[in-house]
Amino acid sequence: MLKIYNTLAREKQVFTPIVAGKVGLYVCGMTVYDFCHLGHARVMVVFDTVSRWLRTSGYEVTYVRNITDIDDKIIKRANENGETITQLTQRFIDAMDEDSAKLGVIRPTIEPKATEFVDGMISMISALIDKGFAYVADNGDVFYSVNNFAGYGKLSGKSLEDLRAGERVEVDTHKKDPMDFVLWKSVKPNEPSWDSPFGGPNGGKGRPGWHIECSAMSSQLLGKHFDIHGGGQDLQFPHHENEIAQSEAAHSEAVRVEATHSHDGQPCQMVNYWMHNGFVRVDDEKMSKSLGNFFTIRTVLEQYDAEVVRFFILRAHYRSPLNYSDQHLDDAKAALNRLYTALRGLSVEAVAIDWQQSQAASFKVAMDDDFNTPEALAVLFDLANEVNKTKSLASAALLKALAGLIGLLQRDPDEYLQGQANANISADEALNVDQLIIQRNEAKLSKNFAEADRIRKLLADAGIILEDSSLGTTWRRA
RNA sequence: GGCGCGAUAGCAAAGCGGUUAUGCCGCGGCCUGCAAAGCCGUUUAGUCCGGUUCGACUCCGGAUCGCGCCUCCA
Repeated sequence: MLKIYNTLAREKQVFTPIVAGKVGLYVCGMTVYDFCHLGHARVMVVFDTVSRWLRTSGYEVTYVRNITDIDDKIIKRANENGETITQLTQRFIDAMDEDSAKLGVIRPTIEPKATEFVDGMISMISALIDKGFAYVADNGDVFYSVNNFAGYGKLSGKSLEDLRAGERVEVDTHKKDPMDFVLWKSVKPNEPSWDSPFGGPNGGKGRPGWHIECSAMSSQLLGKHFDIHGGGQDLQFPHHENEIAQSEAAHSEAVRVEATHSHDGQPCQMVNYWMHNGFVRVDDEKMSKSLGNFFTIRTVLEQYDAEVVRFFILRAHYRSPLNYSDQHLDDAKAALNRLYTALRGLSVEAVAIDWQQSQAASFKVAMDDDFNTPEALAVLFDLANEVNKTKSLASAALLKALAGLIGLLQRDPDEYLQGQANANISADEALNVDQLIIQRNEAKLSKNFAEADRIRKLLADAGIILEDSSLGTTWRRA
């Protein structure tokens, strides 16, 4: 029985889908104006793992992860680079696909781009205006009137009073209330725009605000009411709060609710379960673009194997903070090496998992408990120990099969152990290693241990570790 | 200032009201020509102060410290 920590309820809840056997999952994806950093990697890996586990649990999952390809930063960056917006966004979408593939992330079912859903956004904004939840300001911007939505703050736990008390929002004279947020930005010089019926000084021309994108795309692709919505913790407020306000107001029966806190429409819940993953940190501070303390995925992959990075992410619970450092990555690498080492030299075949088997059952209990990957990984180490002791092919097959469910341990162990990190060994180099191993074994046979140790040292200095066993000598990268 | 989250051994990180988490590192042993890998054993815990309880790392209250959101942000 799968339990999910629901931010909306602030507790773990048994997961019950809206339609039996099916799950609609929406995750806020990237704004594509730069390379993805490790924070983005965490979102991708975490929700990849969530969707994998839901599928393993027998659900037919429709996983939507959007791409924000129109926004202030994108426009600014494209202008700086002297390229078109499409050139810029396509470049970074390609880079993102490349990075996520390396991390073992399965492509979401649908990856909608905001620019392809502007019509839906416009009709949603129109509905909000018609129902009295939004208004056109004198400059042509369209704002959402937060006072008119009684449930505002239910996700983030903030009340309008609290928000006003700590108000740091710049006063926009076009807004009726400082908390109101923009749905449609009236066109400005040198900016792309779409036609709309909202009127104003620019005849309605403009572009959508960020929040409306997700409301429009999620409702069009998954329906007005769907199962799970995920994203980083920083999106909880205001982004997700605003999505709820938009979607539930637009889809409710309430019409023309004035500035009261009671709208009497039919309840029209947008999402049943809200999931938020924790941040990646550097020196105990959030990794972010604005702080400038971020590491891009591709930078990290120059130094570490992508599977090590995935393992590093899964080693912590998805809601916990995750500190990034070389030491932690090295630690993750050593741990993953242990798992691969256990599988080395065994011909492991793909098997169907027997969920009655005790370790498989423990793995399932862990994953069913709000995707507790650290505990699930502990089960894998238990199996690795068993494989090391008994060389049981059944245990090895189970280890590989369970790990595969969370996107780990699917490569050939030797290939992983010998080719990891930046040093993709060349054929020449491999041949050289093999020759040196033969020379060393000859030296060993003639009891010339000084020569044998010299060769081992030579290779060790080149980052290659030799391991003798009854089956012969093998090597791996340090 | 408002709201929220966290504090576990040298490092990382989980569960659990009483029974070995797990990985890395350290130490002892086995194995090995010696190593490495592996196996066996083992040292380091639960920020502080109260309370509940036969019993608390686990529940409750308080303090301290750290982090996040309140502005674009995964």
